[in-house]
Amino acid sequence: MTEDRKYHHGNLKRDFVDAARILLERDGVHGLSLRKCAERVGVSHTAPKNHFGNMAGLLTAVVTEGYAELAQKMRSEAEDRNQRRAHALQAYIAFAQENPALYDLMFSRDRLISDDPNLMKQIGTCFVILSDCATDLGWHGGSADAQNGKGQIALWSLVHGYAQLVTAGRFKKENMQGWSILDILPNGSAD
Amino acid sequence: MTEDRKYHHGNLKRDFVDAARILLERDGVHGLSLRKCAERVGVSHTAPKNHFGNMAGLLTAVVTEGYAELAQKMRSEAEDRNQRRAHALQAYIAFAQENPALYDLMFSRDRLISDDPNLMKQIGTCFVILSDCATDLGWHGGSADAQNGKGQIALWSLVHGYAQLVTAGRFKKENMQGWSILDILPNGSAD
DNA sequence: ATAAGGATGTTTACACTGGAAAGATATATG
DNA sequence: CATATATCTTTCCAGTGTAAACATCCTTAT
Repeated sequence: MTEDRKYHHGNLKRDFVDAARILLERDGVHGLSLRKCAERVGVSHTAPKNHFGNMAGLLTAVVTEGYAELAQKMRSEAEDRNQRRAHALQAYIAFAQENPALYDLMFSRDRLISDDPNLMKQIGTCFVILSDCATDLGWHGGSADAQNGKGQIALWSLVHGYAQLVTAGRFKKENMQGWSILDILPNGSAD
Repeated sequence: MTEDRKYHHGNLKRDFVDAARILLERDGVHGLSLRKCAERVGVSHTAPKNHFGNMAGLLTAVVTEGYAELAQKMRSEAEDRNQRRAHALQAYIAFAQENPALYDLMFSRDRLISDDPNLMKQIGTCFVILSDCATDLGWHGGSADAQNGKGQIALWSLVHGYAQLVTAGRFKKENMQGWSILDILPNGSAD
């Protein structure tokens, strides 16, 4: 133990999540490591075990905060735009573009603890917001299913697919100028 | 070198891709390793270097074959269904459900050589097929853009998002009975 | 036919990884 | 103040991808 840092860090859990998130965007999911995070926080590489259990626990914590942040941004954007909830979709895409590696990790199947209660809760929150958007857009999927109907499923599919394909660079940039996701919604209800 | 196996394997490239694909679905992208593949093929763990360069090269080869197979399945499904090209979408979803780990890898951003010419060619093939579907469905995105228009972008986004969310188990199974992706397309043109 | 050279695999070595186990230190609780 | 618990370190291990040097086979030109 060099320097004069204290034996007990005090804020390790918080700082570790922050470090992981920064390194995640810098090096990608595959380039991220516990040891790099630990070095950045200034702590031994086994310290996170007490707080997260293992790597999957850390990534789950990072992703859970990601969903919470996504929900918050969707909500505040919708409020700013005079209660037109569909504008939350623009915030959704912006979040994915600003945090591409994190966004990918949020939909990973083999790196997270997918049944973690906090994670499931935050995912559910996002789904509710998107369902509200579907309602505003009149997406009932033919038969007006109340919850988890075809309209909600179709909308989340479209938004998620667009987010991932755009951040992956699958569409030519010259074709993406001057319009947002609201302009490609099949029923054409933009502004 | 035990056994009577020959020094030169003869089919290493082919067998390595097959082994990688099997282990990919068994252990996930994160659980896959060159050494496991090599052991399964019966060869030293550095042998693939001659054929693929590195891990990213192997994964790129696997994924490239994945896109080729996806295109082939979409085409033959559309032909079987009396030239209704939109049925290719069902084949697309089926492919993702049968190869969930591979499908995820096909859209990974930090594990592939994303500018590999063969890979880009196969991706382009799939995009063309999907564009044909968009045409059949009348998805022109408002203004009838010729290529890479909003209709094509919207359709691939919806199909990809649906494929990934379904294979990730994000929708409740009891809400997914008795219908296919053709039934959630916003303009409702199924059969 | 045969020698030369390229293609294909192996051996060895190394830096890096996540995790387990045991010990050290600080904080909380009686 | 004493004891227990939470937090962090040290040490160790199996597993990973990759580079370099070497071994073996195949092809091809003479």
